[in-house]
Amino acid sequence: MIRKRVTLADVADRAGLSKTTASMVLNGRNDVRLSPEAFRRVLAAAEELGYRPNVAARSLRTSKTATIAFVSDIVATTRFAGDMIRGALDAAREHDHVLLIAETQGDEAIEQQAIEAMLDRQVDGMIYASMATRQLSVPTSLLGRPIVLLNATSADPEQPLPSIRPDDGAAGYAVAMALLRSGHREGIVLVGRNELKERDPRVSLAAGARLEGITRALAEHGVALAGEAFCEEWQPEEGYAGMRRLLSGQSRPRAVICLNDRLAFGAYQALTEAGLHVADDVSVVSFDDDALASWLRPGLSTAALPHEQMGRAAVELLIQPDQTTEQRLTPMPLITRASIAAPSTD
Amino acid sequence: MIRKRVTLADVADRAGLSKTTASMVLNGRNDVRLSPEAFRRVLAAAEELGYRPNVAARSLRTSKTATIAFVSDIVATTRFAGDMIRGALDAAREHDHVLLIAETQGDEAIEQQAIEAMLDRQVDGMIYASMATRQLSVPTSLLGRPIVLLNATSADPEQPLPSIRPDDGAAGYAVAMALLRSGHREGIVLVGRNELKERDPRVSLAAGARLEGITRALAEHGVALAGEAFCEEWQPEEGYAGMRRLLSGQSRPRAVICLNDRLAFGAYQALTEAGLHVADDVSVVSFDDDALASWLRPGLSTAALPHEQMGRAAVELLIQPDQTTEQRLTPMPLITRASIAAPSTD
DNA sequence: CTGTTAGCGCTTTCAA
DNA sequence: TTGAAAGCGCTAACAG
Repeated sequence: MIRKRVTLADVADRAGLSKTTASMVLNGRNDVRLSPEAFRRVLAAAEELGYRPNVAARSLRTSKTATIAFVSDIVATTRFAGDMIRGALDAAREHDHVLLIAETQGDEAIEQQAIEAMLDRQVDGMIYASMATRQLSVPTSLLGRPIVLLNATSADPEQPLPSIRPDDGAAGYAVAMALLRSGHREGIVLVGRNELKERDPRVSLAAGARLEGITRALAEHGVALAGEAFCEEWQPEEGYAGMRRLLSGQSRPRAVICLNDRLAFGAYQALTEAGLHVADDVSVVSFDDDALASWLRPGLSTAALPHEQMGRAAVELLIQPDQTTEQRLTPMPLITRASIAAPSTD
Repeated sequence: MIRKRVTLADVADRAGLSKTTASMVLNGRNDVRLSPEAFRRVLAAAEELGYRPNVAARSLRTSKTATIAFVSDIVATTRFAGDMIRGALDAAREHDHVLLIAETQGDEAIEQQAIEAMLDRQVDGMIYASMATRQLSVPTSLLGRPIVLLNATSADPEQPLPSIRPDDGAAGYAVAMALLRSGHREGIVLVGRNELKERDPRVSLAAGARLEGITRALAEHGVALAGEAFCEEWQPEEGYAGMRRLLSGQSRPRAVICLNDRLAFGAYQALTEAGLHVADDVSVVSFDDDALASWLRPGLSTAALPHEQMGRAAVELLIQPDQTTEQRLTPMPLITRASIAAPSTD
């Protein structure tokens, strides 16, 4: 049977003091001076009874719930969502907060319902997360409240909102540099061009930034791409098809930059099928650090999406006392595995 | 600026009625009869003012929060966790509930902290989820409260708790039958034997059940396994190594059952490297329906973990009025792709 | 059919 | 240094 919950009044009784005193001791208020004796007695009583404050009751007075809403468009599809949530969860725990989660599935009605459910529960603030790095408009019902955009930025220039996203531009540069440093100059091809993703910030902020970083690095070294494959979706099948197209050209590619790991997975399949060995014959480098990257043979070098850190940062930005409109770019570390080698001399 | 929240008192004022009446109308109480006029006026007032009840205040009276705790050991690592959460989220939304999430990382101190944080917030019940299907002991602080075990069962026979897990036994049978039905009799090998997983229910309930289903199907058809590979972890690398060992035997395997998709991924790599074609030369079948399964070429036939359904069922079991101790097994549908073919006649 | 009143558990004036 | 009392927003007895 569940014993009735111990209340502050119980603790006060046991300590032979008033609720006021008990409350002050337990909240460690240092603006009033309590006698050491009172302090001791309250603490002892709370300990013995196993007192835990009722957050609902407290929040009724303070309108603070130590609860944060995490609203995202899609949680399931990828492992990345989990990483963001995990980071947020860790940070929340460290600050004695708790996460209320909702998923909108990109449906406005569901989103509205979810937001209301969260607001009804008096959350202290909201993390609004997107699975694809992109610009978005936050529902007006959220404006004026503490909010942090995660893996997204605000589409409204009038209304800058604090945001956290990966530094895809720097990652693009680093990825291209990794090939250049290994001596690649000729036969560098790109898999995953996609004008829609590159041009429409509401679809993706990653594609354009990655491409920009890559082209900047190549340009600085006077190197031109030897080929490009368009991919409508960044999925393995498209990477496979794209790579096959590039392999059917007159001169064989020597290095492949894939715009994400799933494309790279497809590219590996096409290369293997063509009898080519990754690294020995063709270097491959990519973005995301999907779990896949470490499973491929040889392991795929890739710029890692720092999703866990981003989730953590979102909570920290939200909790901190002074509001900012910081637009934070989180670095994407290049994970070096065996897929890059110096160009073969055949 | 955030306008002050509209309260029930505001609505009552506007409607020219008492809080009681307003409350009754808004909660659709049919035990008392309200005048249609009062009904109309309250509803109109609430609508105009955009009234939303304060859940904290309500729960102080009713000790119901319409909030469910979802506590799991690990959320991030796999996509599956996301699927369970998504299912739970969907069901919760449909029932106007909301999910409070915590992750224990298998650490008892963190777990205790998480549980307290949830109880402090007066959650109506708890879903206690495990990433690996296994037996576990729930912390005593949770006993006597509404709880559903997700992807797990209670290790304590004295204390049966409602639980939901996949029907791995039936899946094992179905997977083996898929090969048998395609005409395979000779050269069927198994990748992923693991005594620890098979024997210790606190490590895994899946391994033993899958194996049992497989051997039952084979025995019924008088077929014996032609080989087995032990794998300490069910990861691609181990699948690769295990498959290589089996390929080095005197007679070539004709069909491979992998105990999960990651092992199958490794097995594909080993087969390809050996110059064998999946399906044409060697059939492969597996368990989980990881995203990988559809990305492989040819697509991998596999018994799908119904994680989304399980998450959904957990919420429904928890919310329903009458407590049960149902031990629910959720079917694992066999997803048929191109990795199975009739044995080659070479 | 509707209103008055009390009280859920807590924090916070204000007074002693 | 401590306590009494009010009140956060809501629901539920109990009257009327």
